[in-house]
Amino acid sequence: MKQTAVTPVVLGLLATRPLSGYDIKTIVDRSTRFFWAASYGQIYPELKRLEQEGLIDGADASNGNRGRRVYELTPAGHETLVAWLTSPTGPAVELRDESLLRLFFADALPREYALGLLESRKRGHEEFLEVLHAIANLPGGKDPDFVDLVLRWGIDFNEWGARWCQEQLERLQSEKTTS
Amino acid sequence: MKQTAVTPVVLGLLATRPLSGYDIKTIVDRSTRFFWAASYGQIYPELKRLEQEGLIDGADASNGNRGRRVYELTPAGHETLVAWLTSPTGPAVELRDESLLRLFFADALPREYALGLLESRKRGHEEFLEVLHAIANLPGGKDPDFVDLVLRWGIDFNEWGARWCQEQLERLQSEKTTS
DNA sequence: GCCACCATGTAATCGGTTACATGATTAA
DNA sequence: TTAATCATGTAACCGATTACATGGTGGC
Repeated sequence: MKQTAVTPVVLGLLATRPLSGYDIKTIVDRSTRFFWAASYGQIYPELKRLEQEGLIDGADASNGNRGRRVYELTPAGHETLVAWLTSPTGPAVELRDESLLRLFFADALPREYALGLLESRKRGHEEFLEVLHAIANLPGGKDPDFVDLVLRWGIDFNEWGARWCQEQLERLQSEKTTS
Repeated sequence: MKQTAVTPVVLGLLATRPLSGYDIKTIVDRSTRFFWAASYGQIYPELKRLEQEGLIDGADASNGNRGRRVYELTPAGHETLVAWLTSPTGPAVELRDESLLRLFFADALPREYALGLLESRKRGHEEFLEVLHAIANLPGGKDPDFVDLVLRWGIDFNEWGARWCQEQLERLQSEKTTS
């Protein structure tokens, strides 16, 4: 069976309740987007493909003249999801971190500016933290345990990241004055 | 001036010493690849482009019949690098984390398996840690401060990540027994 | 003589994002 | 009536990876 990047997202989201393509996009933009994005250009073709393969089942849910098609997971789809969830995993974390790349080359800069890069990385973490806190404080029922876990991860990671930057900033500054 | 994903890598690496395309690929695979990869298909065309723009300067360094061309940074190239380093930065960290995506959907699994995902994430961090420690213990002179800083980040991040998984594992297990 | 490594380069492919087209419904 | 949101869909574009082609050099 063919797997693209959105396959698990679609199957995973449909595991809890039936959704339309639009719904999926909306939910992704409010949740997984931070570590796994998805665009309409992937979602709609994928829904058709998965339906053809019998992993999801579409039903018309039009509202008057506005078309709407909601999909739900078939037993085969649920199996595929579980198989993916428990399949051997590749490298855990894959990141593409421009701020880290800048730091990596920061020796080319006067010390002051280089330390400035560390400071702005710290700020980046803090800003991200605000966004995540806003999401965490959103009204609505309590999230399932593991959805909540991932949000926690985001918050904890950014708190750790900001702290780390601060510590390194202090270390690099004290080293300079000591030498 | 046109910027691609490898532009800063090429300029940044050439800032310290002249290198060939092959050298750049080798260094990237041993360093930035963890957060910023680059392939030959990007590097060689980019070297030509940057030379045409006058940001780098190529010189023949053939060894007998084996061709080899090394590039060095021009003053204009150095300026461009510094400009990039100090330009306003977008979102700090961008990650694509499959293991996090699995966790996000782990509520679809029996508790035991879901916790297994957390454990394997922990293992992923530990394995990554070993790789990074091996790199840190490589012979060779001390790295420049900020190159060292980024390596430290990798180590600290994975240590934090493994610890976090362990803590959450304990929390989720105790919650289960308490309820 | 063979294998590992040095070294350059490109064509084909693939996957994803962007941008657009289209139109209905609802609340201000 | 107008703006925001709901809703589906695709074509064009872009950028990166993969895979291949080609060949020299050095050590065993």
